[in-house]
Amino acid sequence: MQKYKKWVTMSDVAKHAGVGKITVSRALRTPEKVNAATLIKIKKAVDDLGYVLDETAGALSSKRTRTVCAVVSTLDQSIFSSTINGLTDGLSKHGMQLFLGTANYNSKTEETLLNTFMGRRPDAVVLTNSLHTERAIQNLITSNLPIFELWELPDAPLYSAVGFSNFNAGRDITNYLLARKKKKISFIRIKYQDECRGRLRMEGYCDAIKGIETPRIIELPYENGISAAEFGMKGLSIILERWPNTDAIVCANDSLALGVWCEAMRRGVSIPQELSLTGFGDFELAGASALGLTTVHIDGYKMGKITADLIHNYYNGDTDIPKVTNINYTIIQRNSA
Amino acid sequence: MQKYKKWVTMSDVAKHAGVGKITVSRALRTPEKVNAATLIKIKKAVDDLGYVLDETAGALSSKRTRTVCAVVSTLDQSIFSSTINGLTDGLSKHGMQLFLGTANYNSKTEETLLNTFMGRRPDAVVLTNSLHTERAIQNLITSNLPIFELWELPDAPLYSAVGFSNFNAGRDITNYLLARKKKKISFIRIKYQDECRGRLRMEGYCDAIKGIETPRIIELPYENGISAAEFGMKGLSIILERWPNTDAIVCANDSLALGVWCEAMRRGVSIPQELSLTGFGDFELAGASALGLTTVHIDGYKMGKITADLIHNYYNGDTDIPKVTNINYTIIQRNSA
DNA sequence: ATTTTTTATGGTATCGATACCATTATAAAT
DNA sequence: ATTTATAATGGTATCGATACCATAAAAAAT
Repeated sequence: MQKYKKWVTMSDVAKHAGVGKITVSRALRTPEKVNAATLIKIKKAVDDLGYVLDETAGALSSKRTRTVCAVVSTLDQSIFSSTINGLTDGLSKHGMQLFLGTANYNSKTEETLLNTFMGRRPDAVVLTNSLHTERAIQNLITSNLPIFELWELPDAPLYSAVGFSNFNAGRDITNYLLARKKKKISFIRIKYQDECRGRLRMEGYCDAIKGIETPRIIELPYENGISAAEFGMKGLSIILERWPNTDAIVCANDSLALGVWCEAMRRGVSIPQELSLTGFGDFELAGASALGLTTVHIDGYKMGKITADLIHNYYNGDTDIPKVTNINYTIIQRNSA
Repeated sequence: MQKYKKWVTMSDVAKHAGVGKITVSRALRTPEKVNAATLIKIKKAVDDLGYVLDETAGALSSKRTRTVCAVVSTLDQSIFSSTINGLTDGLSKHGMQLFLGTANYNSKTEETLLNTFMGRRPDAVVLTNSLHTERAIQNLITSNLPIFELWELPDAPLYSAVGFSNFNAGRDITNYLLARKKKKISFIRIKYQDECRGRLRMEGYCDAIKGIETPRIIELPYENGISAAEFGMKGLSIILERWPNTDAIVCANDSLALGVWCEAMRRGVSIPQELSLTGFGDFELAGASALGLTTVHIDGYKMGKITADLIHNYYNGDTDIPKVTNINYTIIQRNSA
């Protein structure tokens, strides 16, 4: 079967323009090294023939695929969407493209995904999962590729990390509530299989509240098919039953907080009068006027963009890529707390 | 600069296993054509050396990149996330990977994105945007690639469409309300630049209501940085002001409906007693108990999966790929209507 | 005027796999 | 016993670009 199209090649363009094909290659990759008049001839030939450079062939000879493989934890909640947008925008500015896969907070899935991705010979790997299997780590290290871990600042990054301290964020948002005279503060999170960032936020919460009150923590084990908001609703019910005098709730993410908010509405619990509520992430809904969720803003787009630029720098001779880039976070005060 | 790793090649594996390298190739691609004993030797050599097949080189000789380029309209709302999940899952089952880009409901962006994607020589193209520029269409056609358009059933698909009728869905959900004795039914949608599916749902609404009531339509022009839910809140305010006797609202998507719901809660308008509400898409939050949004369920995962399978079939000699695959939709009755 | 440097271009080998054809050994058919 | 079919394997050319080296012409330096 010969289903493929017979693409125009660089030689075709070279012939049509009356130059050598290596000059065409230069005209497209490094136009500044080609005479202006020649450039125009070649540009015309490219247009005439509708030529599109074959990155596939270029990759083989240059050993640079201009490709990045990203494994994100999930796409379902829009947590990582802005990160991906930042990445693709940043990469495409440098002529690179993104292979995307999702690991669903499962480090074993991440491992197999990374394995198949290695067959694509990416120039870099981006991970949003926090935990990796021993084998995956081993393979990543021996690959000798620049690995970028996002959404945290690990003590020992595999290569480079772009993120923020989830611990500090959890601590600070709790302190925010303490400063507003809240005392009976609960914390809700979902326990995913191989996820540790919610736990870090929780530890931050514990650290803030330490010596003031005993922690009131609800950890709900993840179940497939149940939305984060649903967990939030369930969480509030449990909290109100177990600790009726709760005056504030710290949620490990905004979707949870939304669920808490909905359930509170349904029960006629007024926010923030009777109950203060904070989220995490500042997802698109958080700012909506009727909701007005006080939350921790994370600039996902920036994280992606910075990572893309670091990758570009790495391949442009920058020898000291920072091991850690802290993009920080901001507490956004709205109506809910 | 020689930053790249010296990867193990197929020849290395062949030498180590004491066979020809073409046998190694076969062992990995079509193991059924290789003797069982030889297979074991090769598998061992692969493990010993940690070999990962270089798809980049394979692509060049076979003229099959095992790559699909997808341009989705947006990642921000999670509308397309399950579609992408279905796609990546389905593709990886067949050893293919996905290049992802977002067009933000802008057909010009889609065009440039497609142009750079063509340099990757994908085996297929997947689009969720409904409108394309004239040039993009021309380029897609001359590329001779199988093009898959998702989330609608166009009259004349470029190659193949996998989706459902937005018109019918809009009509049916309106009829659902009419059957429940609702008469004063409003419709809300966001007007994106190059989007027509919300409009199709609206036309379905008009068709259903035709001859019964005059349509009450709110079309809010999209503004950057404002969430769909925010538009929903605004929408409800406008509706209640303009048509105070409204007894039901059809939203062009669930995020809008969530906004309407929040705003109704804030105003003390009870749902469904005073106001019936329907959404579209059945996003993860819709089923949450406190919300319980009656909506139109779209099986995005299935859409992606089917598309992946069609692509696989296409390259396995299936000569009649359906021009149109209707995955249909289901109205999910919950509390809101 | 001569040497050196810079600019612009081209030729050939090569990246690492698969396609295509050829070959051998073995099993099945006559 | 001979022919034919099948299974298993290998050799060589090739995909379409870039790397590396070489060359010629023009500009700058001596």
